[in-house]
Amino acid sequence: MFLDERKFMILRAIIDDYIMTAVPVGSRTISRKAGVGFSPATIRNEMSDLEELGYLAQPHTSAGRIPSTKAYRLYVDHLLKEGMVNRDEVRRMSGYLNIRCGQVGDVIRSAAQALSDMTNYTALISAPQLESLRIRRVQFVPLSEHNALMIVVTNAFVIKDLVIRLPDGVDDETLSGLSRMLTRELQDLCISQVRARFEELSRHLTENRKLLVEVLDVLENQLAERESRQMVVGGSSNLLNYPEYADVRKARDFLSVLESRERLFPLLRHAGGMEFSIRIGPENDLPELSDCSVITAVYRVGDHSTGTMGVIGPTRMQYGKVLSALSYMGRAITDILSDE
Amino acid sequence: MFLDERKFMILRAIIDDYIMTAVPVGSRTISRKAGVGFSPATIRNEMSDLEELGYLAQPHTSAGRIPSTKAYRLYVDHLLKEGMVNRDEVRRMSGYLNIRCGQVGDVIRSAAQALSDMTNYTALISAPQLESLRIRRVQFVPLSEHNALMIVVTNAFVIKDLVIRLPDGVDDETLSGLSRMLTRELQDLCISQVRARFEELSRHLTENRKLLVEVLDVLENQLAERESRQMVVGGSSNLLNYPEYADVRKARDFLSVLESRERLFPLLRHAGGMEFSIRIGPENDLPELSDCSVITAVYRVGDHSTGTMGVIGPTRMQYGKVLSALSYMGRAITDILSDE
DNA sequence: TGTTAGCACTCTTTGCGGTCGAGTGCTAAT
DNA sequence: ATTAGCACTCGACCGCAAAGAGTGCTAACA
Repeated sequence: MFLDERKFMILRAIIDDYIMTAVPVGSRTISRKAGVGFSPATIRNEMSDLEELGYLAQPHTSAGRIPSTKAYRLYVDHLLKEGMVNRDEVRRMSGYLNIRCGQVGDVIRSAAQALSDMTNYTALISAPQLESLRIRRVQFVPLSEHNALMIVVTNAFVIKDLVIRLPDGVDDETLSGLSRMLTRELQDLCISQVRARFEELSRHLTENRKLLVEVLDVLENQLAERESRQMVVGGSSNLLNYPEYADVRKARDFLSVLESRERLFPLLRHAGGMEFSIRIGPENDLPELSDCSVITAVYRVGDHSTGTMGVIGPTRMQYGKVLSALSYMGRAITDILSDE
Repeated sequence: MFLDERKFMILRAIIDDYIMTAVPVGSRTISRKAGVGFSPATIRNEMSDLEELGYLAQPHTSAGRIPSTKAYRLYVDHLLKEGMVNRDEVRRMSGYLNIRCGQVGDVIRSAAQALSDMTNYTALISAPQLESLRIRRVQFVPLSEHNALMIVVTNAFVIKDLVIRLPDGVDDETLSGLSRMLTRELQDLCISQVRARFEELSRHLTENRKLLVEVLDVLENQLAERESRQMVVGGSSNLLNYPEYADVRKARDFLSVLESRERLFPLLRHAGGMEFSIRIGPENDLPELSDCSVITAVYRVGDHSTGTMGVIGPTRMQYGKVLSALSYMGRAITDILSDE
């Protein structure tokens, strides 16, 4: 026994129906559908086969069938293969987009809001990873005797400011000299290239060694690690509209994941190479999300791919719609952040 | 009939019990309590009086009584009068505090987290209102031909950066000249005093008028209005632990309030003068919060009171504990933000 | 006069049995 | 290969009775 065309057609009809209703699907429901010319009995036989093949499950005898993880996997793989962007959907979505220009934080915040409004699921967007951005300018602004603000301007409108501690006896003049020097020397480098450049520089320079070490440390650790973990969530409460979360305990567990960056961050680790990554149910490592699906996609700023967007919904999520939304939003973010 | 000492004692016992259990309180429960030397029948008579006075309500005949809004009002007013800070509680709370120094955003984010962990309710903290801070330094950092970053350093470790548009033909030299000039002229002024100073300045200056107008606009509108509305939420999912939110629809309504800054912001408008402001149930204007209480307090940075913290919980909230937490956290934030 | 024991009453909660309906699996007919 | 027919299963729903918690009232008591 294997999955012939008719079985696949029936499976697909069941999945479509279950996605819309969240209610176990019976043979009569499928039989009534336009384009299906078989009686409930025939469908029943096929459904029985599909269950044996592991694509369907029955909550109890005498209930309809619900799709298994394996079924969703088949479904989305098929979806991805045949391309899924629906022009009409995309047009409708553009109405939600109301991103105001400004700092990166504002942009991704409104993007996440829009993405969650478009899909009615929960959206996640990480700030651009700085590793792939190029430094355009470095500037210090003195704050007090012992602190200064270091501003790093990159291409793609991304600005980071960090507080650094100053060694004794560094005056304003020194700082502005350093600003000029670092801007000149680091221009057009990525964060990852900075260390090498520093090593080289430090052969020629002897003064302000201590400060430079501090600067390097802040650049490498704070910038690359801490700040790039910036992440925003939109539409946290959207999932509570679905019957899957009628139980408050499940809702609470889900929401507490959203509150913890540590647990959320791995979700946005995007499977390299592909345009989209779809993880269904237990394919997510978090037990709280074992009946959620997470779809991620990357967005580009300039010429590198840098940030990740994700949508979290129930496993019976409207995959096609979400893929359209992500694809649209990826272009939108790129446009806004690359535009100066 | 009026509220004599014994009635008050009984009312208090009922409120204390209801706060802990969320279950309507019966006469026997109170009678059994240590320190109460009366039989259930006597308590019943008093409870009947208290109901007539509007302090208690009965969900249905033959259920216990639950406190009314009026009762909580009496309870907290009494609490506030007799001072409520509990040393032990405060000591226990300091364990939750793990605020890392850094930008204001980071500080208030971890403070909100800590506040929600301490209380098990939802915490809200607004960033310091800039109106009352004093400018220490203004600096421009060129971004591109048409944009620059304006950095405003204030006392109290608060830094704001904003993107401004440059008129044609403004070069780097002009910008650094302006940085020096503005730093000199605006030093030690509040945002609210800036306009007057600008009027005065503009009599002497003729060049760069256009840029200065832009700067003034950004300072007044963006800084004072937009940025001061920055606000963080901690422990959004905490309230789902309470039986009040066993119904998912209520939970969803509550959470959707937390997602909308527009609706949330008025909650942090603190009643002037008092150390704490407590709004019980319908005293909040939001219908979604009609069975929540909101306690707010201000924190200071430097010498002015500048930001507001708030805790949202069910009306049967542990008022004393929350007051202790807010009082502790106010001092903690002040210490961290004022410390340089 | 304030307090309390006793008792009838009310109302919710819980458990149980019965009915209904949706859906299945199997068999036999087409 | 398909389908009509039928017995069977199981959850959802309903009504009912018993249990339990709590009240209000009355009468007795210190």
